[in-house]
Amino acid sequence: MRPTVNDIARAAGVSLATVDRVLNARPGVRKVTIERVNKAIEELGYVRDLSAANLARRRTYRFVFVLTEGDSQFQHALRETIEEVAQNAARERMAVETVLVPPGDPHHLARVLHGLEDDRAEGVAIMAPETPHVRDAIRHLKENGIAVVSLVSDLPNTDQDHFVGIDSIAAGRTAGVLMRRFLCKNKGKVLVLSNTMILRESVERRLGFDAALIESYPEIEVLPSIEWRDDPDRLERNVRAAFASYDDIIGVYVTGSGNRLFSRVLAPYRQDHDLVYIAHELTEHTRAGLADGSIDVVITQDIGHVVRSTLRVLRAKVDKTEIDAAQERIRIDIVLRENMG
Amino acid sequence: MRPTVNDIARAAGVSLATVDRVLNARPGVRKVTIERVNKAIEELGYVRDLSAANLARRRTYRFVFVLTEGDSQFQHALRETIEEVAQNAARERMAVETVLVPPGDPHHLARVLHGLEDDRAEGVAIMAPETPHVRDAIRHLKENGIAVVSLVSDLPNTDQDHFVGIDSIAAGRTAGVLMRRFLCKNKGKVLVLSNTMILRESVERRLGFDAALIESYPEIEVLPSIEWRDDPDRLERNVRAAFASYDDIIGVYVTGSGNRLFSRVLAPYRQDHDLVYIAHELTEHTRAGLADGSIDVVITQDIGHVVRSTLRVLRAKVDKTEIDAAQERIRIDIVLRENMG
DNA sequence: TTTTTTTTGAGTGACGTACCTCAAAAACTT
DNA sequence: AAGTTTTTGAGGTACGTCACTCAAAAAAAA
Repeated sequence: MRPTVNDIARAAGVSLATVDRVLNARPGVRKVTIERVNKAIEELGYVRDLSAANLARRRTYRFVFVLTEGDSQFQHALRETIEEVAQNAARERMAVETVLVPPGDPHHLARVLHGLEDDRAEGVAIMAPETPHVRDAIRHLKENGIAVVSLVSDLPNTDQDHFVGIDSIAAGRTAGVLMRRFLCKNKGKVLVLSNTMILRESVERRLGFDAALIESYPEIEVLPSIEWRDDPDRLERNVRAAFASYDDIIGVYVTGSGNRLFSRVLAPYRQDHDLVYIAHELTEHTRAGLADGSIDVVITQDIGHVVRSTLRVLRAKVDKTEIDAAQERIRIDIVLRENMG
Repeated sequence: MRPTVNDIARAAGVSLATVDRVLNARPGVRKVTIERVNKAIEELGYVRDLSAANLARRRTYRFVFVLTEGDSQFQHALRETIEEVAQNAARERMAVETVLVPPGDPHHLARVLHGLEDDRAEGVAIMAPETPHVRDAIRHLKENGIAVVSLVSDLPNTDQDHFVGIDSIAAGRTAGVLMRRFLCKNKGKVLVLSNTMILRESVERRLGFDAALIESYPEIEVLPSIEWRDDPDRLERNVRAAFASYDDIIGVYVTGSGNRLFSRVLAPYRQDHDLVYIAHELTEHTRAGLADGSIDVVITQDIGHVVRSTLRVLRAKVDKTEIDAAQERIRIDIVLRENMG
C-alpha cells in the first residue's frame, strides 16, 4: 500500500495539520520541522495522490489553445482534433478552450494572450509565428504563473516551458533524403512549393531538404521556392512558368499547405514528367494522393499525439511534475501508401 | 460543473442509494426505476468520476504481462520499457507484473495463464505464439472475467479483447515497397533472413514484402528465407552459401531478430556488393546501423507506445469504458537516419 | 384484506487529500 | 518571570463515489 499523509505524520512525529502545511507550502512551520517532514516523505517514498488531491480541491485545469486562423486542411484537422481530445480531457478535469486569432496581426495575438492572464487559464498552448509582441506576452504569462507551450511551430526564443512538435530541419532532411533515393540517380530539377517563407517551419524544412539532397547528390538542382501567399493565381502562374522554363523537372516538394491546389495545377504536366512528389502533413487530401499514387511520400506528425501531448505537458507544468520524455517526443512520421493504416 | 450522483438522484426523483444501485448494477431495483435513473443520467450527461470512484473503492488494477523469454535486443527493450512504464503506472493505481515463460513450451505458458485466474490479475497482456493451449487458456481467462490483450504478436483466433501492435503484412509491404524504390530498377536478388518462420509475424512480413516487391518489379528475385533458428553457425553457413551461389545480391531484408549477428557476417561482402539493407525493430543495434549507414531503413513500432497503449486498453476493458481508437492505433514507423531523433 | 416479498429511502463511514478554525504548546522577547 | 509571538495539534467539513445497514414503503401474493 502506498503511504498516505497520515503515515508521514506518524513517521515524522508531527500532526496531520503540519504535514499538510509542509506539503502545500503554507506558512507557520519551523525549518527544522519542515525538514523532518520532508525526510519522512523521502524515506517512505510518499507521492501525493493527485486524483484525490484534485478531487479535494475541486480542481479543473483550465487550458486555452491559441491558434492563428486559416483554412488549410491541416488547420482544420488540428482544430477538429483539439475538439475531440477536449471531450475526453473533460473526464480528467480539464476544460479546454480554443481561441482563433487572425493571421499576420501580432498585436491582436498579444492582446489575446494578455487577456488570458487574469485567471482565464492556467495553461496556454500557442501555435503562431514568433514576434517581439508574442515574446513579450509570453513573458507576462509566465510571470503570472501560467504555463506556456508551443505546438507544431516552435517559439525557441521565448520563455515557453516546452515545445510539442517535430524538428523542422530534420523533417526537411528526411524529405530530402527520400527525394534523393526515390529519384534514383536521375538528373534534373526539383520544384519546391511553399505558401510563404515567413513561417519558420517552411524555411527550416527547405534548409534541411537542400542539405540532404544537394550535399550527396550534386547532379540535382533544387529550384528557388515558389511562394504563392494564399493566391491561387500566383501559384498557377509560377508553376506554369517553371515547367515552361525547364523540361527536366523530376521532383516536387511541397513544404507546407497547398497540396490540394497544387495537385490540380500539376496534373497536366504529370503525363510528360515522371515526378517524385513529396509533401508534408497528412490530411484528407494528401491521404488521397498517397492512395491514388499521385503523392509518393508524406512527412508528417501525428496531430492527435501532438494535441494529447500538449495537454499532458501543460498539466505536468501546472502540477510541477516530471514529464515522460519518451511519451512526449513527437516523431517525424514517414507515410507511404503502404503504412498509411 | 459536472453533474454528480446527487444531481441524478434529484432529477430522477429517487434516492442516492437507488442511483448507486443502478450505477453499480446492484440488485433490488425495478426495471421502471432503472430506466428512470438512466434517463436522468442521459439527460444530465452524467459521467462517473472515475478517480473518485477508484479512490472510494480503494482500487488498484492488477495487470500481468506474460512474455516468452528470449534475449534478442527487442525483447530486452520490451521488458525494460514495461519496467519503466510500470513505475509511472503505479501512480495511477496500476500494479504491473511481468512473467516470463520459456519459448516453445505451450504447456508451461498455458499453466501460467491458468494460474492467473484465481485473482492474481484483472487483466493479462500476452506476447506469445498462438497454439491450441493458449487459445484454451485465454478462453478460461475471459470466462473468469479477466481482460486479455495481445501485444506485438496478434492472437486473432482467440477470445482476446484487443490486439496492440501493427499489421505485419502491411509492415512487410512497406519494407517491400521501400526495397523496390531504394533498389532503383537494378536487377538482382534479395536475401531474406529470419530467425524462424514459426512466428506468424515473420511469415506475414515475408508475405507482404513479396507482394509489394515482386508484383511491381518482376526483375527482382527474392530468395527463400534463410532461417537460422538461434544457431549462429547456421546463419553464417547459409549467408556464405548464398553469396557463393549468387553474385547479384543487391538487397537484404531481415524480418525479425538477428541483425547484430547478421551485420557481422555480412560485413565482408559489403565491399563488393552495393546492398540495400532493410530491417525490423528499432533497437540499439539497428539504431547504430542506421547511424553508420550500414542499415538503410528500419520498419518498427514504438515500443513505449505499445506498452502504454496496452495498459490503457486493459484498464478500459476492466472499466468497460470506450477506448480511443486514434490514440491506441500503433503506427508502422519508417525510420531512416534522418528521422531517428 | 392480510401477509409476504420486493423495492426504495435515509443514513453512515470509508478512500486520500485540501483547507479551515481554535486552542494549546513551545519558542522567542523584554 | 512575564508577556508576546510563533509554531503545533486536534478536530472538523468537504470533494464524488462506493458499499453497506436498517427501516419504511410499495407492490405482489395469499
